[in-house]
Amino acid sequence: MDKLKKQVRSFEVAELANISRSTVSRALSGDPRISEETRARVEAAAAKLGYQPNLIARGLKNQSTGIVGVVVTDLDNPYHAHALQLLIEKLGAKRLAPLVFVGDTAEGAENAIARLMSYQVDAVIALAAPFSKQIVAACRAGKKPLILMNRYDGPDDVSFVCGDSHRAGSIVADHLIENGATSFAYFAGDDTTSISADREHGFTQRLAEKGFELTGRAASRYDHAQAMSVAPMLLACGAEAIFCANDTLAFALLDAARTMSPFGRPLIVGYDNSSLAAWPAYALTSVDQNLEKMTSVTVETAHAMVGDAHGGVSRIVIEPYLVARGSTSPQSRT
Amino acid sequence: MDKLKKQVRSFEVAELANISRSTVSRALSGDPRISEETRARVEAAAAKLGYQPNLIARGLKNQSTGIVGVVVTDLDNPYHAHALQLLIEKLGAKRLAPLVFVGDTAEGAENAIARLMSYQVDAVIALAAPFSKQIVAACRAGKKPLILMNRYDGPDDVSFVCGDSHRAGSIVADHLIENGATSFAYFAGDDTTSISADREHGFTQRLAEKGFELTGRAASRYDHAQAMSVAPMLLACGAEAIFCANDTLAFALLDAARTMSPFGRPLIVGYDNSSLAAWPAYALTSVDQNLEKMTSVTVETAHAMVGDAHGGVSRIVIEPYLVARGSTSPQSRT
DNA sequence: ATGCATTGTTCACACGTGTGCACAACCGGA
DNA sequence: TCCGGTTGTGCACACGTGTGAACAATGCAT
Repeated sequence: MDKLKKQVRSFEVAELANISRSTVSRALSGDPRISEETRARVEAAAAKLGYQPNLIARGLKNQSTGIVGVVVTDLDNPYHAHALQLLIEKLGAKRLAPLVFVGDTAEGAENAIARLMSYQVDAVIALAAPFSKQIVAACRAGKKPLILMNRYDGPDDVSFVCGDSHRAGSIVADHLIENGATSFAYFAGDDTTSISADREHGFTQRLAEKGFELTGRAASRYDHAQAMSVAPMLLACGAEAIFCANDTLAFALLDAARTMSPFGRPLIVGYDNSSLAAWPAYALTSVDQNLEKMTSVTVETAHAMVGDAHGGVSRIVIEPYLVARGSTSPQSRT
Repeated sequence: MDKLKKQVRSFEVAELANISRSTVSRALSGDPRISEETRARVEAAAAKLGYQPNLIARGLKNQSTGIVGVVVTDLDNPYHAHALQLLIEKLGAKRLAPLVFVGDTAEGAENAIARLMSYQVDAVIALAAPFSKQIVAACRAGKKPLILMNRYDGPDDVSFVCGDSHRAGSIVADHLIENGATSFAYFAGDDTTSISADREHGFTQRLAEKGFELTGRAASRYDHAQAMSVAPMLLACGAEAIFCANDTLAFALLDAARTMSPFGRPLIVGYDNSSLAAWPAYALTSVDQNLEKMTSVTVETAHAMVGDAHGGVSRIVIEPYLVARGSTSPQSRT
């Protein structure tokens, strides 16, 4: 090792510019009391030494670290992975740093929050996390602002950003009716979250308005293998159109349908519009939750909450939209 | 807000236990000089108040934050997403916290590292990142230990953990020959990393040893749509077996082959063994890089490097293995 | 020349923690 | 009683930064 000298500190910048350390701090933070001439000198010195302020020390002093905790689940679901990527990028643009933990189990989630607290994060974003009860409780105990993304289970005073699942269900119903379906089924997931229930409720309610009702229903874990084993039972009900709680379920259903009867299958709609949905092999009509916008809004909300003593609670609903593809084109039916 | 009291500090624990703050610190850190009796009293007080040490302050004092920077690319690739998830879990088990940034572009990567430096991370893990040159340079400048995962472009003194791509290529060649193929092609990606080149080199070298050579070759971005548009050209070469640099390419190739000639196609092998490969619709034979082990080793290496003044350089190669499925079963050929 | 406002800079403290050193308490041996 | 050794605890400093208050310098009016 050439030099084991530590990172440059603001003291050294001050030394080089023949000036006190506090002036360096003020010059770089844009304090108007600093003359333009010294500011230039300070900036030159800082650039020359490659000075980067120690954000840990700053965080300790300012009681604000610029770190945002992100609790995420099941990154094997491409939808979650994509959401995380967008979150990270947008947080970065706001000069916030994401400390990421996985909260797959109840105690895992609790443990994750505890770690985040220790690191004095400025806010917590929980991404489609189950165990939101634990997370809400822990954040409340630690007085940290919390934003649930794609979940709104908590009590009235927790903020969330999520899609309008109820409306999405109704949009799907309209689309299927428009394309000629007259009998319908729903393929549910195994979660008991409110947004999942809303999808189904919005779907059936709209169907009822048009004079239809569900002729079939099945549930499965969000897992290709299990979904495929459940699918035949659902297909057997003979419904002309099936709405799935999730793209994963929809892909399994398509695969199963292809195997059972290669030349005719019901109209199928998924949820999440993952990139596979666009593959010609599936061409799956799917609900897009507008993750782009959802993550933007989430980050902006988090950013706004950092300063506020999290007095404000914001509960925002994002409009989803349908992306129609071959899986619901009328001619694909029997 | 009921109380806007901040987090509990060690001072309050000391107060409650009628003891000095330093004793609290020592008791909790397991210093042998503390009597068993006071230790119990301190622990009781800490538990009662729910005291969690402020890791930011500790980090400032100890010059070691317990934060590990993770630079990642393209989370839309399920392979990367899965790797990230494993990394996060295994870092957590070692009580390290991952600060995650996305480094898709050159200046993005550089920027990410700069942020990591500011946060005084103890080490940096770069996950299959392009622009490793920038990352290596930045980490060297900041004197931070760096581990490249699945990349070994850098100079001799940077540590890495990666799969034995050369050997994987040779395993694939053997497998295809065993299953009766006599003519071969390679479907390359658009990256110029050494591991990518190794896959192809290991493949062709083994073929040459057995008296065969490549009859076709194509390259595409790692993207389903583009890969599908390139695929017909590659299939036209008539090779009986095709090795793809990536599962994404392999799926596109399978889709294209299905469309062109539904009842006969070459043997196809992918790389990464992503979860889709197991889906019956694809049943893709693929090389598994043993991500489980790769991430474990990476985290252990990072953990070991934290204390050391990163004098040690460790360069570790993980053995890959082949998962054979229907896409290379002999009867699937024409 | 002295008082006062303005402007630019420095001093000193605080954030919450870990730890070297000094120190108190106690005990046993002379 | 005095001394040396052992054991447990407290004082005070350091980590690197931001910032209120004090202070030097200058200009202006009296």
